[in-house]
Amino acid sequence: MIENMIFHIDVNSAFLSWEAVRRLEYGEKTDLRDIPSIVGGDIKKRRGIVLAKSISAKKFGIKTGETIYSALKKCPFLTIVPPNHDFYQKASACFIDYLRARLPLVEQYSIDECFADVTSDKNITENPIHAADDLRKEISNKLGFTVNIGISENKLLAKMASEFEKPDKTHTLFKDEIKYKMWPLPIEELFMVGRKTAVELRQCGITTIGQLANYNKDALIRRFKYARGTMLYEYANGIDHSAVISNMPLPKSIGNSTTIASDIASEEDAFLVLLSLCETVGARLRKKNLVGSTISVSIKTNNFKYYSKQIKIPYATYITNAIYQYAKSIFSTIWNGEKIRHIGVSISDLNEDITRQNSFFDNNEWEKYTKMDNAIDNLRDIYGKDIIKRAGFLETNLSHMTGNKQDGNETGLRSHL
DNA sequence: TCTGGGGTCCTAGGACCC
DNA sequence: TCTGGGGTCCTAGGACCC
Repeated sequence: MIENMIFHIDVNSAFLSWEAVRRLEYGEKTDLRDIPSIVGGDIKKRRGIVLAKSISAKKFGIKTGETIYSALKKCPFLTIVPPNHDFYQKASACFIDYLRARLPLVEQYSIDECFADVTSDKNITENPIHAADDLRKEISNKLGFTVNIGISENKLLAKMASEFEKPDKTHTLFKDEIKYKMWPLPIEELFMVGRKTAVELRQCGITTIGQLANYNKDALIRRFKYARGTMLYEYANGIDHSAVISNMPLPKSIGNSTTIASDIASEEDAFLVLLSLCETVGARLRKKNLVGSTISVSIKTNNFKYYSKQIKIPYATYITNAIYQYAKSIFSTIWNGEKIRHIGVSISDLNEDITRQNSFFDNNEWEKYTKMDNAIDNLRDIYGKDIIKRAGFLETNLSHMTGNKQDGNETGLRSHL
């Protein structure tokens, strides 16, 4: 007797599919999904990695996350299109809304994945495969892209199921199917087994999920510590008690980071980048009406060494300038002069009570900064991000806001946007 | 022309208190 | 007199996800 029924719905090659739909609507003849193609960053700006790939690109052995340089070696005539994150956000919202209108309880897991608890819907539970197939067809017809749906009794197994053959497929992975559908898979395929863990498991002689499931649990805990060891053992055995939650809890942190097109070697240059990152972090906080009280700065050097530091500030804020002042002082304490490739700013200890920041600031100061930031946000919402810049940016060619966003030129995902 | 940007969670070790 | 032990909080770094 199955107590719960969970669907995991995963957009096939999301960024690439969405990009393909957008281009077809613009009248482009070629469907990116029909040719070897990828969505990838700009090599000249040192962001040259594969973000999404078509099925035929996958057949050349191209993997998400690998460098474009390496992808081109595998397929020299690969079509590469730049990412368009603002548009993906809209396509994602459209996808999630569509699911929420049709399924009883939907949890967004990432930009292109949802869990749905369909236990309460008799029409679905009586014939889940049929219901999932119908849902897939609907999405494909109405929104123009395909999804995989995994069906099981918990989130982990539903997610593992949706990873089976792609694209445009429904798969089940119920408890009694684990032995022959999941256990023969290589250990890397298990959710939460990344590169490092896979190497360690193989050192223990564990190469398949089934071997992990039948390994001594205490030995796993000794090797991987309690939380991780337990999780690995349970996941390999298909155990997961986490619930599908509909309303997104508050985010734990909001950040912005960027890889600079060429290495930074002076504090002056670093401060400009920091300011642009703080602009984005502040604007994102204000947009969500959140304040935060722990600020952290991270640096990646040109040798890929990482440094980070965080401080708790005596009040919570969403004011760009306040975040920036702390970020500068953190930066100065961690930077030892090595050439910098990447800088990040992030704020945590988030809170919805925006009056809290009042207690520290002089009332007039707080009001002044808040009014200024809000005015800037409004101008940027109406006229675009470049309408106003802080003075420091006027004589540089640095982007004054990063955020990995592009403005304008987005169109509908069919008629649904 | 090698290696993004957005997050979450966990751990070890230090500071500090009683 | 010869360094206990429990508890909490903080933080840097590392692992993982998409």
